[in-house]
Amino acid sequence: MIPTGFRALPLPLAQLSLAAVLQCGQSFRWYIYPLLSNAPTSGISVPTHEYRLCLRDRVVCLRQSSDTLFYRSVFPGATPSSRSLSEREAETLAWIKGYFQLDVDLADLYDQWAERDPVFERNCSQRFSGIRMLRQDPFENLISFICSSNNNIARITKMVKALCQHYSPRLATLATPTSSDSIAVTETYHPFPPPSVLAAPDVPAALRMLGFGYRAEFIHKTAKMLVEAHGFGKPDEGGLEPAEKWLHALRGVSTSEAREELLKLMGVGRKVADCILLMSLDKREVIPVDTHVHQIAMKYYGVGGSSKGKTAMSPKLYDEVSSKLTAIWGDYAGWAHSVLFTSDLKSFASYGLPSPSPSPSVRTKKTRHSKAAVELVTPPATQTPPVAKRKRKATVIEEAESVVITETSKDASALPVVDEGLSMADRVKRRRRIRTSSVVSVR
DNA sequence: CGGTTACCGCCG
DNA sequence: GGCGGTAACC
Repeated sequence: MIPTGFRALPLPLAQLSLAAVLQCGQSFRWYIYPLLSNAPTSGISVPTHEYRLCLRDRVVCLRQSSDTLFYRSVFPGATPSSRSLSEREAETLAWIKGYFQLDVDLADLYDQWAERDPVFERNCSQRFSGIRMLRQDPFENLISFICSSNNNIARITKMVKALCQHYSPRLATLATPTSSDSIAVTETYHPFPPPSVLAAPDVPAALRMLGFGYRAEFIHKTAKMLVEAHGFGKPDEGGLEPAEKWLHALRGVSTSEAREELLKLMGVGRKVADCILLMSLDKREVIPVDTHVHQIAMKYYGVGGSSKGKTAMSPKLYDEVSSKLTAIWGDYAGWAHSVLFTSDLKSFASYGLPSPSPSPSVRTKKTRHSKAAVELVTPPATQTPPVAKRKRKATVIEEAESVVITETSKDASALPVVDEGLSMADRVKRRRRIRTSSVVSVR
């Protein structure tokens, strides 16, 4: 049985688990709504949640059962204009296939990882299936992970959504899936703002007010650097600003070259750069090393020092941990790392999955993430609104400018020349130079 | 160069 | 006190 207005895409849970993937700290912009639990239908599984993401021109809505992904998209404006409904749903389906990278057979990868790695086989291969890497928009990914330092999933999610609400015009206002006619609960949906908007002079102060802390300046400076380096001309035919196109083009260059470019941006260190490489720039072998991954590496793989002393994460240590884990898992190491990482979060107990029996040291961290995930599934209507979030009237679907989404530009042309053979120290020096000169040139 | 320290805000 | 870090400073 297909939910009203949805289309069905056959897809086993082993290939994709929305409940896991959309809450494990890759994207922070999905809205998650619990559905009213219907009477237990005999045998067949029924979706328990609806997931929504606001793109440039539409809101994508997803539900999932044990063997099917249900999707539909909602457009602003009263009547579907030029293109037909089926044409637009075809676009949405194409976006889904790209965003979730459904051409990659995840079951195959799990088999390979289990074969290469006993730890993976024992801890993950059965219990945590369907965890795959999203292919996100690079600019959104960049800004989101600048927010991630000294932070947790729940707060990052709040910050990113507040940023969209504040800096992006509302695309649509929709009733939440569970709201009845008498009690209309609505949500406003805003796309992620483009670089030029975040490069405006008043952004740092405003973001401070929104609770971004020291990250406010990072975001502003990074957006400004990108805009000044690549132009703030308005979108091309694909709806992307020059700076966004440039970021997209990093998909076509080598991992090390792309990393060097990212490291020039303010607020982007090695870990954040690696997250972007892995999650939006197609560098699937890259393993971002944070303290949590470091713990896992020491505990399960004897890599990166002993698990007793708390060693600071030096660049040398980072490289050691990252490269050794990449060696273990191979070509798709970054994807495997995501499974390991997610499996170490106890947050999925609430989805009926059996939790592993962890050691005390790891359990501490699980508690924290568990809480984060619980907050995530709370219906937005009951959440404490961000400081600057205004309550809106319960109107339904407003109009807004409509732009065609493109997740397609993949050419690597027009990239700046990157020096090879520089040491890390040289790169840092150069970055400081660029940052300084950038500030000076601001006038 | 490799190691420290402050940083914004929120939570245990 | 400490967090899924980074920039700035010895």
